[in-house]
Amino acid sequence: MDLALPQIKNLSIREQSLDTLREAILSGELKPGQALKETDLARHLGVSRAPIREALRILNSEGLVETIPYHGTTVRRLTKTDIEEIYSLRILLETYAMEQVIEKCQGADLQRLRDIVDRMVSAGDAGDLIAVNALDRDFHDALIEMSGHQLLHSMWLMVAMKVRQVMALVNRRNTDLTLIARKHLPLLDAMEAGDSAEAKMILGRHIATAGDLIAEDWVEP
Amino acid sequence: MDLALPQIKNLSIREQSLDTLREAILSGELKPGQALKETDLARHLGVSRAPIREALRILNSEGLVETIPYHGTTVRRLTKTDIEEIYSLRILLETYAMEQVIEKCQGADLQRLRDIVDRMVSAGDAGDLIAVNALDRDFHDALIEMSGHQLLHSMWLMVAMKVRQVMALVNRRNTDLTLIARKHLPLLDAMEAGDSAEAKMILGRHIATAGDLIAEDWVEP
DNA sequence: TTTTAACGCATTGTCTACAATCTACAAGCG
DNA sequence: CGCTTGTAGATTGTAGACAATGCGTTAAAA
Repeated sequence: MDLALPQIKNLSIREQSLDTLREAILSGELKPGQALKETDLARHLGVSRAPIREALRILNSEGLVETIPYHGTTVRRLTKTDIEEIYSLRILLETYAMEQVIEKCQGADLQRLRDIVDRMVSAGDAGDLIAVNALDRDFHDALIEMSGHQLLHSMWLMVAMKVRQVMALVNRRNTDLTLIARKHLPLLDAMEAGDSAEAKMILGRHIATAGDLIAEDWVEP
Repeated sequence: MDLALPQIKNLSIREQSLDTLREAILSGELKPGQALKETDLARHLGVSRAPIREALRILNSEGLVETIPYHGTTVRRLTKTDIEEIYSLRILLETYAMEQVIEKCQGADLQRLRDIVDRMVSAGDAGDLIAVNALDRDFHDALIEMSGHQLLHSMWLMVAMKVRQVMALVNRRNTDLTLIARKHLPLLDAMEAGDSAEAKMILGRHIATAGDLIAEDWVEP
């Protein structure tokens, strides 16, 4: 039985609804402030309200939606302060993860990160913006994973979700394609050199500038 | 109308169930690995399964329980690694919060913390272990709140919950009453002096030693 | 005109019944 | 005897109906 059949995943309606709604929020399809009426959602997805409600409770504790009793659930609004908090926490979590990675992977296992950056640079040169963004996410996700800190990872996922949402909502005029990719090179160098302080500095500034650019002209609806 | 009547809170059954279950888990009444059968919970609380299920979904995304589809929900087990992760993240979050507080409250608004520590010392001298623990929680909670970082606060709440659970599960032979309370004094001094590095060092060691003591002889059932 | 009370509508909250799925054990077949 | 397959019981997953609550509107009274 070495047949490599694809795993059949029997996801519950709740999970499917959850994934669908979460993706819609993170992609900006569902905009902050928008009302999420259980009946409507159930009808649109062709299911009953029960699994929808459970999905909404999960989204609520993930901080993506807000529920007022007997009034309704809405996509959580994002203030300028929220943006600043998201990015400051992202810096905190990622620099910590990187510190751990540097300690553990003494110049060795960083090949995984190197591969991602290489592909990112290629994609940047080719002008493939989507690929650059995907690989950028991969890079930071790999960084967290490599720390081997599960709780840190779960916390980071929450922040990363909000980052995705913010990126989707802002009028992306980011443009500088190859620049973003190549910015990761000195970071990797510092990591391989085991220079934790320098690496933290670079990563911190890297994320902070990205956050500042977005927070700068953030307009709340 | 300056009557200070207690707010009447009409909490939904879901919220009441959630609070009850969460409290039971954090207090150690519901032990790790224990099965949480929806029907049983519903019967015991005198409600239907629907609100119970929603509460369980929330507890799941808070990381307090684990659900296997069509199999059941159990209180999440805590490994030694979990303990270490919990305390390392606690250090990360609290030292960051403290750094922010030191920057903002230049020697001024630290009175709130000072009050808590004073009362903690008194309770310690009086041998009131319960009060010391409550005030210790107050202290660290106040520290986070004073950072004014809401996202940080919500993340910290998750970690703090797990800390509570761990503390409740371990065979507390902690004893050294007054010592715990007085340990906060040099921390406050450093904060008031604006010595961020020193304060971080003290707080870090403070939490780390507490965590090590527990992780040291953690036995998994 | 202003205030207040009552009502209707929309939405969420809860309950009950039924369907889908899992585990374990027993029956059938080589 | 060993393996596969079917069946039973328990538990979770879903659906639909009903109850509770909040808000806006309307109508009545001061």
